[in-house]
Amino acid sequence: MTIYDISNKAGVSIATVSRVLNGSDKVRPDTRKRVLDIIEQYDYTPNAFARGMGCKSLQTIGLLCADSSDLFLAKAVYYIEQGLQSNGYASLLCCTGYNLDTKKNYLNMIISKKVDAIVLVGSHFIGTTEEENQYIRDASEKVPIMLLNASFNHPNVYSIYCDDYTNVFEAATSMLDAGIHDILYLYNFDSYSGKRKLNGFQSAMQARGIVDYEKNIQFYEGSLENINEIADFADQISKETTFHGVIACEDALAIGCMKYAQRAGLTVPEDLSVIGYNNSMLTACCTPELSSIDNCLKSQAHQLVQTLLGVLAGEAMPTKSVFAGKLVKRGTTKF
Amino acid sequence: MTIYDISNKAGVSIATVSRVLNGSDKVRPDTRKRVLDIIEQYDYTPNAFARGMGCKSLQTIGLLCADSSDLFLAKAVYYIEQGLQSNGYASLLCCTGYNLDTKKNYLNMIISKKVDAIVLVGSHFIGTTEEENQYIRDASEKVPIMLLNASFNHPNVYSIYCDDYTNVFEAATSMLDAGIHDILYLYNFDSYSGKRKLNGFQSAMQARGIVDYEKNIQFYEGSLENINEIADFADQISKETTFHGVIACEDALAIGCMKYAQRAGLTVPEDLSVIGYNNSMLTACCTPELSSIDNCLKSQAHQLVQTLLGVLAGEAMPTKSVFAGKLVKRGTTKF
DNA sequence: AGTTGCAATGAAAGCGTTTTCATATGTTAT
DNA sequence: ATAACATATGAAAACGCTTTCATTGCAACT
Repeated sequence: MTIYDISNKAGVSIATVSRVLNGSDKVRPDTRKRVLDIIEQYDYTPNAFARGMGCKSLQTIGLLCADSSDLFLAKAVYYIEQGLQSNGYASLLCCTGYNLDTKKNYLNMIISKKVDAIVLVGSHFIGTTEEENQYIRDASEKVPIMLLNASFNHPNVYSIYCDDYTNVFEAATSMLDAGIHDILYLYNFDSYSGKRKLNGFQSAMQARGIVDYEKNIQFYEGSLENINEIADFADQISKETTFHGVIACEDALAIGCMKYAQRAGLTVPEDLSVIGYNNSMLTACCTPELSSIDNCLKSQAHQLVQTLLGVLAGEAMPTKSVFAGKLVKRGTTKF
Repeated sequence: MTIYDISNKAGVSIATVSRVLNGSDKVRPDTRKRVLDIIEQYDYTPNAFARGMGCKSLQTIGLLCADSSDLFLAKAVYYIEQGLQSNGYASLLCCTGYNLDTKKNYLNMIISKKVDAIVLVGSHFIGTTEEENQYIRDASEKVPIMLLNASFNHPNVYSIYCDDYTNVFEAATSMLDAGIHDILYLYNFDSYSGKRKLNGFQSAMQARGIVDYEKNIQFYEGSLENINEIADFADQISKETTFHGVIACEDALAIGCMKYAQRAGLTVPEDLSVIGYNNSMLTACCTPELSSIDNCLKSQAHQLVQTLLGVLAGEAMPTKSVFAGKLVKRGTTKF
């Protein structure tokens, strides 16, 4: 069933059918109705590829996300998709995984689909891998690039992110102020924001003249899904070093540490203060509730959509939108 | 940059370029190299739409998911996408939301993109809304439909699901056996599997001759993100009825009930037994750890991919694959 | 009645591929 | 050297739309 079939049955030309399909102004109401009836009757849907060939814009945004099963990324994708949808843009969501080649392939594929822009959600390696940087630069030649939770200096690239550095810096400083000097810093990814967070921690420690903090910076490479495994990991660390505070760059890591504390008979926050990151729903799942740094994902997503719409409308938009996060204090901290 | 440009620069015809692109057997090695070099040099990517017009199959599967930010659905999508990808199929993921019209539009759109099959993940209303049933039937005329976690009788529709009815029936029976007769059943969605779960609960109660259980079946309509709100809800219920057991059709709901218990000074599982559903990572986030019904999502996803590959290969495949779930007993139950 | 102008419609080109079929080229057998 | 054949390549049609430009039909003017 093609546009020709419809035009035959309706006794009009394909141009008219096309006009009806695209809601063109200039079609007589009775003609329009006749065509629509046939379309309805035969349950005709225009071929998206053929359509794609003719149109300049398909009102589609490419959404690249490393892993949609990640709590944080999934929410980000959700917010962005909703925002775009309510502004008439469809999203083409691709989950790239963390492999660079896969990512590059998806990027090319998505560009070849004539998307009006590309949104990178959790593009973890930006700023850390020259290879990835190059992909971004190449892609930005063809289409505007929006980065969520990362920053990159390049024409046609717009960054929306949270000041992770300051967030962690302040959280660590608060902990230090509370007299807790042996802080375990737990992270799980060498991403752009991951680096910023880590730097925040290091700066805070240095600012207080603490020198031997490096041994307390630990990398967890397992899955965030398995809280007990994280607890095991924390347990192992505790055998080599002591800590009375934890700052984790993901809520799940923080909760894993709480689980370790519980197993070890430690009380939170009396014996161990814990701060997570992302302020996700997990904060409410544990007891006491987890203090966590809120990076205002929702606002970021909203800003991203607004910026994107502006860019597409040809307006000059800020190339960087930086949000200040904040520590949401709950039961796992006593300061 | 089109295939013509490449063919010119390489001094060959577009047919040859096309053959190179598609890894055809019959191209002389030196010609192939020459073309590939030009392609590399100009960073050419074939236009996906044009390609779509020529090909019969694009090795693409449409993946429809109501809400990718839902923990359960996100994982389902992830597993399926990985499975398909490793078998050479790309996924076109669309998040439809829970609105029927949006869903129908996406369905049509996705079909017009010549997908080889459609996978519906969390198609909540199947079997509950005649309108949705009709979409499925219509779509199945054009392309095979795979359902995850739902069942539907129709040619060209393949269902993979878990026996939710029995799962809940047995969980409730265990609880009754343990002497807990006042069980609160908490659910949040009138989906296919939601109905089956509910039926399981009702049957279990009836089987034991308990008559006044209907008042203990409660519908929570808020977001699963907000544990404290769920706790408030449970608190409110507790003022109108008493319960010493909870069976929830989502882990988050169960954890909300635990939070309520904690607030009310009740001990879990001594004063209140709690069973969740999905056996998600949330089960490890609370104390004690949550007993939960595992609906073996991963196996379901795997089976779905295998069935799909079979169907696409023209083999006869089972139209229904039913998995038996199981109650994973942890700290919130003492039986 | 003749002219003008506009609204509705149609004819046809173009979009960038894939694919079929014909042709040129090279290789082997006679 | 020639015939026969396989192999590599090219020309052109096809895919199903959108869009431009030309044309038709009709109403409102003069």
